[in-house]
Amino acid sequence: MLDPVSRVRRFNRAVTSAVGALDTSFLGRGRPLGAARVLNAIGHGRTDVGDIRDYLGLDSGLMSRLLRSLEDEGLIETTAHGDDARRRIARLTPAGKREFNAYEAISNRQAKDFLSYHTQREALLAAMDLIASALGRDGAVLDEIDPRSDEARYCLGEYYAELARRFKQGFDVKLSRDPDAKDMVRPRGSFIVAMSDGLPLGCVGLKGTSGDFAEIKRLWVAPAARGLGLGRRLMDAAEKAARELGIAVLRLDTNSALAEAGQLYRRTGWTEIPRFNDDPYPDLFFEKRL
Amino acid sequence: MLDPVSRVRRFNRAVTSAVGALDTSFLGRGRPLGAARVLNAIGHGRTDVGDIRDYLGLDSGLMSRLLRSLEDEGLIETTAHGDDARRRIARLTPAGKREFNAYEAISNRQAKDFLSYHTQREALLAAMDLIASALGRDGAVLDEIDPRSDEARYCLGEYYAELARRFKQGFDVKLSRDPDAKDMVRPRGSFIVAMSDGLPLGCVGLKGTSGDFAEIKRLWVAPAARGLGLGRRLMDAAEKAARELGIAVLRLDTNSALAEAGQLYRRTGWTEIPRFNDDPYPDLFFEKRL
DNA sequence: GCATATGTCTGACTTTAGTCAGATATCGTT
DNA sequence: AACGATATCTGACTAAAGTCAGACATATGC
Repeated sequence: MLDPVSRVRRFNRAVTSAVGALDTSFLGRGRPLGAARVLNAIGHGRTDVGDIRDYLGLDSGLMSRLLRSLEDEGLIETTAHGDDARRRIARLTPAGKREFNAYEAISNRQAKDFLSYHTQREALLAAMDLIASALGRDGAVLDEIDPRSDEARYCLGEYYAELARRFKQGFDVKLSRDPDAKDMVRPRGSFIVAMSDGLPLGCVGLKGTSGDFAEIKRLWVAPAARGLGLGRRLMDAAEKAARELGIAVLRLDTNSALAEAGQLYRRTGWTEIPRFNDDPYPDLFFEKRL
Repeated sequence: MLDPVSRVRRFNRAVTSAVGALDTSFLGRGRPLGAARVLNAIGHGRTDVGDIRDYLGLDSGLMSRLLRSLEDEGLIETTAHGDDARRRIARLTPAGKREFNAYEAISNRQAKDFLSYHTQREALLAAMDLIASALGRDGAVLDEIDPRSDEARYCLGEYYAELARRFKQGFDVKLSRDPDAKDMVRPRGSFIVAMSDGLPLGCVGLKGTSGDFAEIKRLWVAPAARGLGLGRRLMDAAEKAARELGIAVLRLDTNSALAEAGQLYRRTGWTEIPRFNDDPYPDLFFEKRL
């Protein structure tokens, strides 16, 4: 009925008025929006004044005045940066912390109200993840983290769940050669996640082996983030880490049911090789010399 | 990893910055945002000044000044309303129409660019429909229309496609007793669609029969709009139309594969009756006395 | 016909946001 | 110590948005 462009514009209209409502709800605390935004940026951990200015896109004069007004209210304190006394850092006072919490409560309530109206909660959340990832398409940041951390565990859990859905015979981690976490920590290996505003969108593991090669394991991209080139970025980061660790040969195994993955490998310089392990799940094996 | 509230808030952040970008793109035509918004509201068919004021949430003084500035630019003309000379109606001049088209081109380009970045186009559009419908949950307007109109045809097409997906044996319209469009037009019957900002979100038909009852047919709610109570609103509207037409008994047939529909009927005063036709698809039959 | 309500407009005002040119202090480099 | 670069601040300004009281014309109910 509606063409794609009209559907995007219908979405824009709906969202514009919702965002407007969210903004005006912030006015209820008797502070102009600009000051409220700065206070919230500080509350969310941005302490460096220049950083806040860039994030909010403010002129330095305006920023300075907003900081002064928050200081006059007794909500923040500014001090010189330890390393560079030209830069200033801002912190919430106890009163500021209380005020920030009040803004947080408003945001949380609105989010909760929105969810509570709808019965298709999971579908709605998945749709929001998808759109937020698409809008912030350059926003995912790759971080090297411990494979035993919460973020890594979450990614691996999603990865295993997806394998279980896509393999005809299902998937049981215990039957697979689950890489030891220690093999994916420097200096033996590495584990990289893609984070977008707090949500992990993908991961990849570089697993050191006792042989003369390392393995790429657990490449996963969240459904909400597919088609954004994240898989490629993760693989590039893993290769970079491998080079840094002096690894000359990479191998990986995969399953032909994961067609996108196979395509990615072929397009990025991997060549198919014979089976090099006895894991029951993979049926395709690749190698790449760095 | 993230709790539902955090996921909604992540969405809000992503969307807020996107909306900001859309707003600033409107500034390129040398007109403040307020005036641009009024011009666009008029271009989209809102001619009544009071209506525009409510829609944009403007003070009457501010509204008046914005209208004046657009008039001075030669983009709009205002005249008194025919029925009530206190009210004013605003219309685009040819120059205003050109300017409006320029804004439309900006919006269309942005929507197109957004879509072109993403490979999961259909998933993205479905997600946008879902969220737009959820946000504008009170926004769907029920209209009585001709069952042969484009909107009605679209709804019926989606309805048949869904039956084909959900019935084990598939669905072929030709095998079903397809109601003649004439039976769903007053004074014999009625056809009602739920429209939300240009997108049809659901429909229901009231089909007059030669017997002493009328039938409810083609109750459908778009996947994007389920859980919002739209099915109930459509059924209520159909019953209201039936009462207006002096119909005392309603019947309908359905299939047990459509569980939500059966639940709705049972909850709203319908009672199960024996099969009253030989259509091959339905296996459940209901009646309601008005 | 009159009182009251309604829709729009005007004038006078305030607040918020944003801009720009210096002033000031500090840093890194030579 | 002197230099230019950098980070922030201050003052002086403008534009845009929003508020409010009252004016005016027109509609509605009695």
